[in-house]
Amino acid sequence: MATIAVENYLKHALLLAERSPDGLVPMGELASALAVVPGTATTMVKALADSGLVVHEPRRGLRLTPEGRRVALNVLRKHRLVETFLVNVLKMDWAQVHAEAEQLEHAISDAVLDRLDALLGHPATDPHGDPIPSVEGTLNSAVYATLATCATEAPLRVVRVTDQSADFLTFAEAHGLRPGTTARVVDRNLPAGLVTLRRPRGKPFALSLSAAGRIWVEPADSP
Amino acid sequence: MATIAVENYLKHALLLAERSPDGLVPMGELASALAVVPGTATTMVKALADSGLVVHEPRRGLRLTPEGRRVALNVLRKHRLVETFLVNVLKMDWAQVHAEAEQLEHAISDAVLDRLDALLGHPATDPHGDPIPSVEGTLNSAVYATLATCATEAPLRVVRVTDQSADFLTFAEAHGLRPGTTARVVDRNLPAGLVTLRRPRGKPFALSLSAAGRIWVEPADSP
DNA sequence: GGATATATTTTGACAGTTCAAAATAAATCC
DNA sequence: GGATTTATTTTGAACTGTCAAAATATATCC
Ligand SMILES: [Mn+2]
Ligand SMILES: [Mn+2]
Ligand SMILES: [Mn+2]
Ligand SMILES: [Mn+2]
Repeated sequence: MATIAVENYLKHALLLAERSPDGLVPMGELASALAVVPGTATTMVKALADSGLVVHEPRRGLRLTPEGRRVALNVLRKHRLVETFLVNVLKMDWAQVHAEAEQLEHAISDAVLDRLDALLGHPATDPHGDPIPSVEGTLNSAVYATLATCATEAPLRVVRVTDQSADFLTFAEAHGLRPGTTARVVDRNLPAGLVTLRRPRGKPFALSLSAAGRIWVEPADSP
Repeated sequence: MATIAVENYLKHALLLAERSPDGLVPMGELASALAVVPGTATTMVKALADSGLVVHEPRRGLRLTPEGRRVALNVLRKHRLVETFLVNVLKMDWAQVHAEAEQLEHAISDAVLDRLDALLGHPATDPHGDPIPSVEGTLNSAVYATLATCATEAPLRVVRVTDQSADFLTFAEAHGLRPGTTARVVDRNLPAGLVTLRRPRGKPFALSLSAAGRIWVEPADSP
């Protein structure tokens, strides 16, 4: 069985690989995602390569093998279903559940996973809008516009918040920016780096372009 | 924070200490409960003693300190609440949940534990009838009669099954011997080492004295 | 009470995961 | 295109948790 460390390396490698067109993950990015020094990542990646879970291309980065990807998707599925359980059933704060799931993802068996999935009604996304990998190992990688890039004035629906930090999630929640909620961009001032939003029946408020870029949206029908 | 290994050592030390009048746990018992060789247990107990979690009495055994007992009770509480959740909410087989809880007990935070406890309605015992330690750190250590020792003919209620092995639990369940169910001892043949039971509207069946000793019962009012 | 059996401890080793710091390769910049 | 910056790898060490096997202490049995 994969150890907790191995599962963490593979899961983070998958998340980084998804955001890179060729699937090559630079060693430094993996190291900082895992909060280890670069030398540690090199050592571990060589061990993972020996186990056939990744391919190491020295000085260039690493790639998941199909087996490594399979393990990583299973861990990610556990992570996101656990988050969904903690929010939907235990009514925990969506800002806290990431840290909880970081541990629980390694302790849940596939049997428990299946039951949780059924209890939750086979959800497609977690509380942050992150897609939940299917049992068969497919991962919805649809890309949306963000509050930093979308059209202004038109009504929008939040679909995903791509920042797991508790501070950012608490800020987003305080302004009603959860997946499913609606809003409009009333102004975007590039020189100032500011986006101004308005929620239905709410006061306008501003956030930075960089923060806006972490909130994914789609056009909403109702205003 | 205590590591997974430390939590396992402390939890098993607590369980063994509860079954010994003076609270002294022999090294060999701890080692075999944890499935490690005796030398490993000695090494680890010395490390635990350095951390102030146990007192090591060389060649005699070990004792939990108040702090060690506090940690152990918290782990045991997690274990038993998780088992209760898996059976009551996820509808898992009571024979499987021990193995699951063995992992989950180390991954659940106190925050999740509290929510789980509330969701389950603050249960006093787990699916096997094992008492759940309270948040304040008290553990009900009531001792009952067993099917090997109780009065014959009188109606009984099963209160606890003190064997976590899947085989035994599956056997017990197949004969309707779960906490809350009722039965009568119709015969006890000491030379043969057999106890014969009868459940309401069921056929009589036999089990060994040693197996009977693992099923705790109390007098039931209704027959 | 001395021989023998049993329980415990000690010693030396190993696997896995990590860091600090030095070495090296690759990329970037005049 | 040679110097400098940046990313990666290597080296040496530490820590945790484990085992095998030898050493030692304690208990038990004539
Ligand atoms: Mn994790
Ligand atoms: Mn999430
Ligand atoms: Mn455990
Ligand atoms: Mn139990």
